[in-house]
Formats: sequence, structure tokens, C-alpha cells
Amino acid sequence: MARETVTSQHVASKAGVSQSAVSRVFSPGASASPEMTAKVKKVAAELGYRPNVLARSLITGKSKMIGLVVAYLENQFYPDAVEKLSLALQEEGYHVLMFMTKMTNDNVDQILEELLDYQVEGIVMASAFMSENLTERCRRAGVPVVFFNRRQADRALSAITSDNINGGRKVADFLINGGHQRIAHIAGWEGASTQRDREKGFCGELEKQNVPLFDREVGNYHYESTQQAARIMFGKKTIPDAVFVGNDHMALAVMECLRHDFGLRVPEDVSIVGYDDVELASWPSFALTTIRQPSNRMVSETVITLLNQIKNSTAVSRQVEIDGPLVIRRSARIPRGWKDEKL
Amino acid sequence: MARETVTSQHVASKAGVSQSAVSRVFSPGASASPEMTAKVKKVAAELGYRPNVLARSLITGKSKMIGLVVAYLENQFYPDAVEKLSLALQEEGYHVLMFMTKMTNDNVDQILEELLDYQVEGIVMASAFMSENLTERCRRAGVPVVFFNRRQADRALSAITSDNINGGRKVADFLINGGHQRIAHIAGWEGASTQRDREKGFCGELEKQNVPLFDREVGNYHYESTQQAARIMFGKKTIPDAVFVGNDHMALAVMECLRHDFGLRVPEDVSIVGYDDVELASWPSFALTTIRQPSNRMVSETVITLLNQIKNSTAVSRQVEIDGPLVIRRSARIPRGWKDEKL
DNA sequence: GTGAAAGCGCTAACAC
DNA sequence: GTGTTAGCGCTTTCAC
Repeated sequence: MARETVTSQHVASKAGVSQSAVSRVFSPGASASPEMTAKVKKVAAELGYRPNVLARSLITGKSKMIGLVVAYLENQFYPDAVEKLSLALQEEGYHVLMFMTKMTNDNVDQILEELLDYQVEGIVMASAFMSENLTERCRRAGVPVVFFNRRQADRALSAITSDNINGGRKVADFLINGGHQRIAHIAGWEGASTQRDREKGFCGELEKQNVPLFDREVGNYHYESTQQAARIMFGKKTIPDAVFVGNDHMALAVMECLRHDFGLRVPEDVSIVGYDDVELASWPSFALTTIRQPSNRMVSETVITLLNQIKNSTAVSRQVEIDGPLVIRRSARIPRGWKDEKL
Repeated sequence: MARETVTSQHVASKAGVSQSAVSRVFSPGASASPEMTAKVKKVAAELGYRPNVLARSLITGKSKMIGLVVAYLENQFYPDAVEKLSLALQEEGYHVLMFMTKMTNDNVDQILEELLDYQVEGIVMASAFMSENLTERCRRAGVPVVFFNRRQADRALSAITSDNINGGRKVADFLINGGHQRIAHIAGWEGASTQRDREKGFCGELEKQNVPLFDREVGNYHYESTQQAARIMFGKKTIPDAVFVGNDHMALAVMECLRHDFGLRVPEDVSIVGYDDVELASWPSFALTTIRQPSNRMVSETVITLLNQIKNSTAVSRQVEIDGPLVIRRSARIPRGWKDEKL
């Protein structure tokens, strides 16, 4: 396995032209005559030459790489988003340098330093948190950051989310109108803005309509912890007749637990509402009523925002909140005469 | 957002040392006195200097990047594997440049060229196919390729899979012993070695035990196509009493279809067996009997194989097949007196 | 142990 | 349009 790198110099010598001529032939904007182009491309093909992107990056200052930081792929919403994001960026000529991290911000800082070391032109943070210190570094390095499905307090940072507050509000209204008496909440990780906003909207609407929150547990976005939370909540003497769960992934865990551990029926005994509208939510076994997060639009807004900031360093940061509809299926009792437009 | 790059030269001037001294301080193996190290690190921290990995790569020939090509993240097995692979490579100081592709090999060739342009040190192909032409280019470029969950005909290429033939065989034996009379198969994409091997083992064992294959359809690893396949198979006058489905993702699609479209019970009316043992398979709603693909071991073998070939260019390619157990749950009738060891 | 100098493979002025 | 020249930011001889 001899690493026999073919350089532009090799092509140049063999074609009897200058090295920079070869460079021009492979540079989209540069000027080269048809004959030159033909001759060089021919020799390049023979030798199997392709420009070294790293060397190019060094000089242009454009690596054409985007750093993607993602915390966990367990929740189907993320693989789906990662796939779409990756394809969209490829479409634009960018490539994704991917980093996994844990939800807690232990090693995020280190990971981000590494990303910057690779001279990425932009960073997408999906379900991960970033310290003040780091955001400052990114700013100084001129590397724009877009948060996907998370807000940061810092308005100087771009963030693309669904309208989580309004989503939570919709769920509360829907459940109250469904005549539920004991409405509970199982929360995701409280460090996430997504969770805080959904709960804020949800509880705000309950309060507004003078309905107390019957019970509350935390599932931390994990299947096991969520089932444990459900076992505590439904192991009590009086149990909720409706639960708003912080996302679909947890909502499904709750449904599994209620049906199989407690023999409860959904929605006859308990109504369940989730958030995200992942693929699984539509499976007939679950038919989960949920708020849709429009991942297509979230991804395209992310790409637009990021590329805009990359290309135009004076571009201002954006906080985009995309409204998502309540998708009514069978996991929650439907209010009489309910019209979707009501929301 | 001024892109104010801090170079080793800046640090050198401010610290009053040579540029190469700064380089040495940041090069793991190089020799620098404690005082020098302290002085340089101090100034570097003040300036926020970090070495430019791209420039380093250009000279060392080591980009510390691994290309990962993945076809679809819909099947939970892959996000799980990608997460593990990414973490394992990060552990070893490598980073993942990720490319999404379509299952058909339309644009894989182009994507691979782009990967090579980025000077990746190795490539992991997960659920994607690679043309002869490209494998040759990778060989010439000295970039080792490891196939994950796919074999290639070319023995010069490394491949890590589970023992799919034996897995298929186990399923057939299990179903026959369960007293099933009409055993069918719903296949994944026939272009995948994984599919061919599983079916080969499955049909081979049926034949050996003189049991005919009752019916066969193709689901192409997609939810929709699989449900369509199931509708055809179960829309006939006589239907199977057992189906081996090409992977869990499809098996779950079949279960949903049987239960909700046909009102059939699993396993009382039809036994279902899948392949992979994804997280979902263990959910009580499905309790899917399946062959486990040990993703942890598959990932670690992938990393070992790849890094070994990177570090030692004379390292020979490996084809690793990891045996996975039959995980017996409730989706398929269990033979009387069945002992796991039998397999 | 440290500095000077060369050069990784390429792009981008600059003359012609 | 094309060749010449000068670097991008770094590692790596090579003297000292």
C-alpha cells in the first residue's frame, strides 16, 4: 500500500505545463483555455490526480467542513435530522465532521476545541450545550454556531427550534378540553431549553385555565429513566388521567409501561401526548398524539442561517421558531367537536 | 466577526522564541525544555493559539480523519452503530467525516472521491456498496477500507459482519422445530450481502430438513415496501404460519401490518422472527424474537481492523464474522423443550 | 535544546 | 491565457 500521492506538479510536468495551470484547471472560477483544460484533465485522469482539499483549505481559509455536535442518536428525531442535515450540506458543497458527546457538558468544550482545530467553517450544535467561554472562542475565530433544537440565552447565537412554548400550550388546551381532570407531566432533561419551553407553555396554559398540575416526574429523555418515572407516577393511589410527556421517545416508553406493567389502556384510562412526531409515533400500535417538529424546515433554516453567516461575516444571528401542528391520533381522548383550527 | 487567526508565528514573536520552538511544544514527541514549554504554553493560552490541524496534516500526511459512508439511518441499528463507532474513533484520536448516500450506488463513487480529496486516513462503509474502480483508487491512495455489516466479493477488502449465514440457519431450525408448516421469508435489499447470506443460511437449512419455502417477498429494508410485501403475502387464500424477515426494522413493519391490517395475532396465528436485535425489538409491544448482531463487538473489530491497517501498511485485510445468539422473546412459537444451546 | 531553512500541495497575485 | 513567484501554517531536517 504505497501512499503514492499524485500532485499537481506531477500532472504539470507530464502535461508540459506549469503547476499553476493545473491548479487553474481545477479551480472553478479560474481562466484556462479549452485546449489547456482538455490536456490537463486528460493527464490528470491518467495519473488519477485530484486536488488535495486540505492544501487548498490552508490557502483559501475555506475548509468546506461543518462541525456537527450531537449528543445522542437514541431518539429517532436526531438520526432523521442528522441525515437530512448531512444531505443538505453535501448539496451545498459542505461536508460534515461529526462529534458525539454526552448530554452533560463535560467534554463538549474539548470537542469544540478539536472542531476549531480542524478549521471548520461553521458549527451545528444538536442537543448539546456550549459554555460562554467556547461561544466567545468561536466568535473570535469567526466560526458561526447554530443551535439545532436548542436555544441559548445568548441572543448573539443563532438557534433553530420549533415553537416549544406554543406547542406546550396547545397540548394543555387540548387535554383540558378533552375533559381530563388529573393532568400530569413527565419532563425531559431540565437542562434543555426545549424542555423548559415546552413545560413553560404547558403549565402556563394550565394555570391560565385554572387547572392544577396533578403530578410531575423527570425522565431525562432516556427510556429507562422514563419508565421508572412512569412507575412512580402510576404506582400511587390516584393516578393521572392524562400525561404530557416531554418528547415522543419518552412518551412511547410511558405507553409501553402503562400497558404492559400496569395493564392500563390508552386513551381509555390515560391519555398520552408526546412531542416531535417521529416516525414511530404514527405506527398503529402507538398512534401517538403529538406536536410535530417540522424537521425538514428546521434543517433547511439551519443550513440557510449557517451558510449565510459563513458567506457574510456581518450577517446577524437569527432565532427561528417554527410552529408545529398538533397531530391528533388515538393516544389521547379527543374533545367533542374539536376543530384543529382552534389551535 | 474578524477571522483573526493566531499562528505559531504570533506566539513565537510574543514569547521571544523561534516558530519551530512553538511547534515542538505542541508536538507530542518533540523535545522542549520545561521552561520553554511553560513559557510558550502561557503565551499560547493568552493568545488563544491552537495548532492548525490542516496545516499539520499537509506535512505529516496524517489527517486523523476517517470517512464514514452510511446509507440510511432509518433502521435503528445504524444510528446506534454510528454513535458507537464515532465514540470509539474519538477515543483513538480520530474524527469522523460523515457522508450520507442512497442505498443504490449511484453517487457513492462521487462521494468516495470527495472523501479521498479530504485525505481521510481510512474509510468505513456502512450499508453501502463500492465499485471495483473505487476500491482500486483507495488501494492506490493507501487508504484502507473496512466494510461494516456488508461483505464484498473482493477478499482484499476488510469486512466486519455478524455470521449471517449461520444466523439464517438458526432461524430456520428454530421455526421448523416450532412445528411451523408454512414458512415464508420477506427479504431486504437483494443487493446486500447481508441479505443474501441470511437467506442463504435460512433456505439452506430449510432444504436440508426437507421443508419447502412457502412464500417469499422483498421489502428492500424499507418500512413502506415491507408493509406492501406483507399485504401481498397475507392477502392470499393460504397464508404463512411463520415469517423470517430480513431485519428487525422490517419485522416490526410486518407485525404492525398483521395486527392492525389483518387482525392476526403474533405468534398465535403467525410467528415472526427478525434480525439485528435493535432496542425496539425488546419493547413489550413487540417482544421480537431475533438474531442479535453484537454491535459493540462489530464496532470494536471495525476500529481495530481499520487502525491496524492505517498504522501498518503491510497489515493484511480481515473478514470477521461475529456469531450472534438467537434471542427468544414472544413473537414466535417456541419449540417444546427447546434449549438455547441447541443452536 | 534551540533556531534557521526547507518544503508539504496548493492558490493567488503579478507580469508577460 | 499562461508561467513565475510568493506564501497559507505547520513539521522536520540540519547545524550549533
